[in-house]
Amino acid sequence: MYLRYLEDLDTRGQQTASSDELAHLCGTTPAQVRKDLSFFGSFGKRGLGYPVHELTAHLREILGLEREWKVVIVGAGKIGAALANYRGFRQRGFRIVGVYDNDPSKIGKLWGEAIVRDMADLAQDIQREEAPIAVLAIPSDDAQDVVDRLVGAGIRAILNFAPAQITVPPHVSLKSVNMAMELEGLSFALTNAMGSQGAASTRVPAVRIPPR
Amino acid sequence: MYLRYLEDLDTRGQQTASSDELAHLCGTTPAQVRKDLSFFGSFGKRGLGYPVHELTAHLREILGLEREWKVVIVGAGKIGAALANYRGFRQRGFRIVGVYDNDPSKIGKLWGEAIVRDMADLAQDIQREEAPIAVLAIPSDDAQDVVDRLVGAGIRAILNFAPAQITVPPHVSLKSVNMAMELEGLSFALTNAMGSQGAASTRVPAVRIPPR
DNA sequence: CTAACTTTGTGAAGAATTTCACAAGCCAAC
DNA sequence: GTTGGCTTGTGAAATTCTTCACAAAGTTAG
Repeated sequence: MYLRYLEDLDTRGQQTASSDELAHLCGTTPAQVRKDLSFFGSFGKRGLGYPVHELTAHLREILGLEREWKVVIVGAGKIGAALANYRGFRQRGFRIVGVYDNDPSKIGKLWGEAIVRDMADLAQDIQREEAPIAVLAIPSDDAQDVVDRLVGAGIRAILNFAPAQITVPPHVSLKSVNMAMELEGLSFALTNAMGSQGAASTRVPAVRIPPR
Repeated sequence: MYLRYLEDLDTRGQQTASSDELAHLCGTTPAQVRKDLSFFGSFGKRGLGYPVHELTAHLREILGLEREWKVVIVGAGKIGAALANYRGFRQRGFRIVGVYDNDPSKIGKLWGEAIVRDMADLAQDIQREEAPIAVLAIPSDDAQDVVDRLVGAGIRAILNFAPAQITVPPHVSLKSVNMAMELEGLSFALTNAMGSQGAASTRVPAVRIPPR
């Protein structure tokens, strides 16, 4: 989040930003900003604030965004299509090196800059291409099966759009985006007439996933 | 999350579930499950566990999912298309009553069960249809403008897929899904060789958005 | 009906996170 | 170079969240 705003400021040519300014942009507090950033190092100059361009570079480094990441998209349905054509990925250094489906009528078609390939080749392609990240956009029922194959092929991270709970071994990173669940969160917010950012009359703690 | 698993259990005809079982399913702890549920009421039976079907109903009620919510989709691009055809929304009680775009070549086309309408009509349609929720799937540059119009038309919640930071007045609920940002989270996880669920050698606290 | 076993709900303890508050450092102006 | 005005970085305090642990309550078996 900080990176996003810092890039904005950098584009506009702003030289420095104070924790106060960043806090205001991000909807948090100055103390929070300073603590967060100090977690990774001491980037600011007292009396001045944080050097925007330099801090941007630091954060990109910290997030591992200086390199290019190869990504495969699994599932050439509507969501897969939207993702394959989403320019934001490429802009942020994520290169889509393959799209996979098991529907013969889709295999061979050109999608964005990748050709839809047969899911049967998924495992060997991942190993050959060394794509560490997979984006999952397939029906829920197949999700865990495909995940297991991805894991077997040595995938290291999965971004899951299937509304299914899937499990992965500890060395694989997993993030799930569940659009219906996001809407249900809004439903709760509306039902309880809370404010904009989740601050609420009914304050609901987030659930922490404990280390195994 | 609890609701999701409880519905699964209910479908399979399971009568009761202990906090231990729910914790296992959800990847949390029994104490956490009990505290979470007790926040909303006392639903369990000692010695037995939680009545699956009943608790499901309670949670639906709490989340405001007993009613149908009308939703408009703004932006008939790739992402809008994927969302309009996403069956999960309808299944969960969110009915798409309109898709909007300002591209004349798209207006009038049938999408899913809605017709693409002119964005110029957005405000009056929202007021007439009384759709409280909008899903935003448009380019970032236009996002804040459209949000302002939505807010002006009386929208009460927005699910934003544009990778832009938008602001809304306090009475409007806002959730943003930023797919590039999710991938960046995975990049960080990979760069720092952390485990699956975010438990990590580098433990990064989540940022809380404080009440205004 | 009793005994042995389960499981919830919840105060209290323990951890983690956020906020406070201020010394230390940096800049600008004189 | 010294003063005044900002702003960071960070211990310590305050707050929030999670875990512990156990009484209370329900269940099952005999």
